[in-house]
This record gives sequence, structure tokens and C-alpha cells, in this order.
Amino acid sequence: VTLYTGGMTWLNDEELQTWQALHSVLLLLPTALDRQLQRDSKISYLEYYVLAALSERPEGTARLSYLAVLTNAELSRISHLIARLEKRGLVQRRPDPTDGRYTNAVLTEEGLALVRAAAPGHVEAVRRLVFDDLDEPTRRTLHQAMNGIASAICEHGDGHPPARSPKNA
Amino acid sequence: VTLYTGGMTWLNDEELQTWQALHSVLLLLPTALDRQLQRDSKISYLEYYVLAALSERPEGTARLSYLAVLTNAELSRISHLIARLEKRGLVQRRPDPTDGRYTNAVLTEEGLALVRAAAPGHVEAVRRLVFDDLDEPTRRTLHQAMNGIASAICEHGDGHPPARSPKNA
DNA sequence: TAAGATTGATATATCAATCTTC
DNA sequence: GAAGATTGATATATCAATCTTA
Repeated sequence: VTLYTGGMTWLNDEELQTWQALHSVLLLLPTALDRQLQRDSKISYLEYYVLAALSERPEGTARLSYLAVLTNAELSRISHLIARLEKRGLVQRRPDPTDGRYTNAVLTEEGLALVRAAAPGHVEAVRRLVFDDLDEPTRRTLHQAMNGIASAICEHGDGHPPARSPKNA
Repeated sequence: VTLYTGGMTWLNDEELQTWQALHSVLLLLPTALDRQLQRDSKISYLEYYVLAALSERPEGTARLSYLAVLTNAELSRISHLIARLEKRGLVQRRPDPTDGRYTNAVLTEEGLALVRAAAPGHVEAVRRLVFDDLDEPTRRTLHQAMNGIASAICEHGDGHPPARSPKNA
């Protein structure tokens, strides 16, 4: 496994190895978490986070746009996702009485029961896959590093655009 | 943003914050890299890695199963992916003359040209998003941490199954 | 039979356009 | 008009079943 730049190397050896390790985790970890949740609770990683986020909100309620920001997902993705969850009876859609432009997702009894049932297994997976083998100082540095990368992406990354309407194209 | 365990907390505060940061990167970084490549070279992150891996092999050739292991993807995913690349003239499929069970993917001239053109932009994105803001010791620790997580997943994670054929279900 | 690969159906994500309410 | 949301078309991923060759 080398750098994949077609021969040219703009990362030095140490950077390259670090990047390969990070790259592996990027591909492996979401898949592993998805599988655990899908197998044990029939929901995806992202669905779990949406349901769990709702479970911690007053009335089990949040706007779709809030959920989109929270999960770093596009609004359209959340809208489709909520539609699926609604079809399964786990959430309800309700226009915000205050301002009709917003749509609230509201957790149902079934939805709450599902998150509660799913949480222990998920947290255990996170602990097992991420934390169990990391010592204190490594964790602290990991935290820093991740924050650094996250903010680099926010600053000059090609994140999804802030939901524009083009109107003329 | 809290732990999303429906009230119960099995991660302490420090772990929780670390997990949130990692979680963000898991969602943001692949998307950012995908976008850069898609915008500048019309290929996905995974497609890039497959083409680039081929570009570094003798004859630009590798077995599909090798590519699957290399990219941590399921074989079926690679097969579909190679089919798409083949349709675009970037690779060719060729049964292994040595052992007909294997299929080789062979990089074409066009494929090689595309990787070469795409590489600088991709490497620059990796540098900008991952490395520019990390100092030496942080990188070293990041490397360790990622290796730890990757091996934890390999050992007791729910990775994709090693390609069984059920035959009776 | 087993390993590698392919295929087709289904699920989910992405993109662009549109719709609604303020 | 602008922000939030929805929709439908397309792209890609996942899953289970099948096919091929050794």
C-alpha cells in the first residue's frame, strides 16, 4: 500500500503512513458501527444519531435543519431519512406552529423505545472499537487532532454547500 | 451535542468529547474528499484509490479481490465499481490466464492519464485538510491511535463477512 | 466443494429543481 | 426574495443468490 499518486509523492513517509491509517479507519469504522446497529436494531448509524438526538430534546422534538447541522448531513438527506423513519412509525413530522417554514420531527413512543434498546449495544461498540485500546494521553491527542481536522474542513474544505437555491442555471 | 444514549452515559466526559470529534471527522472528511475529486476529476474517493492502486502495480494490473482487500471494500462493491470504470474506458477486465477464477483489472491509457491528472489536487486536499494544522507529535499520536482503532475493528469489529456462500438458507 | 466473481433487487445518498411560508 | 423543506431522478452501496473455474 503506497501513496497512490501515480509515482509522485507529496507526502513524506511519516505523513503517508499516518494518512493510510486514518484512511482505513474512515472506511472501516462507519461500516462496523452501521453493521452492529443494523444487525441488532435494524437502523443505520445516521438514523440512530437522529433518533438519539431527538430523545435528548424537550418533547423529543427538533427541526429538520437542526438535525442536519447536528449530523453534518445535507438537509435533503435528513428529509428522506425522516420520511423513512416516519413510515416505520418511529417519528412524526409536524410543521412548527411558530413558523410554518420549519418542520419538526417528533419522536414517537416506538422511536424512544427503539433508541433505548439500541443505545447500550452501540455505546459498547464505540467503547470496544475506539477506546478500549487507547491510553489516556493518546485519547487527548486524538481529541485535539480530530478537532483540528474538523475545523480545517469547515474552513477550507469542500463541505456540502449551505443549501442554496440556484434558480437560474 | 451530547451522547445520544437516551440519558444513560457509559462514556465519561472526556471520552464523549473525543468521540464527538471523531464522529464529525468520520462524516465530514470522506465527503470533503469525495467532493474535491468529483468536482475536479469526476470520480469518487474510492474510484480514485482503485485507479491509483492500479497505477502503481506492474502492468497496471491487479485482481479484484486484491483491490477489495486494499480498499476495505466488499468484493461486490469493487465488481460494480470496476464495471462502471470499464464503461468509462478507464480500466479493462481480463480473466487471469494463470487461474481462471481470478479477474484482473487493467488500467488503460485513459485511466492512467486521469489518475495522473487527479493526484495533485487530491494530495493537496489531504494535506490541507489533515496535515497542515497538525504538529509533529500530534501526527505521531494520530498514527498510533488510528492503527489501534483499525486493529480493534479487525479483531472484534463487525466488518463485512469474508465473502461466504450460504447455499442453504 | 471452495474461492473468486458476477448479477439483480433493494436501500440509501446525492443532486437539482421545486414548493411553501415568512 | 430567502430560508427551510420536499420531491424525483440518478448514482452508488448493500445484500443475497448465482455462476465459474480450479
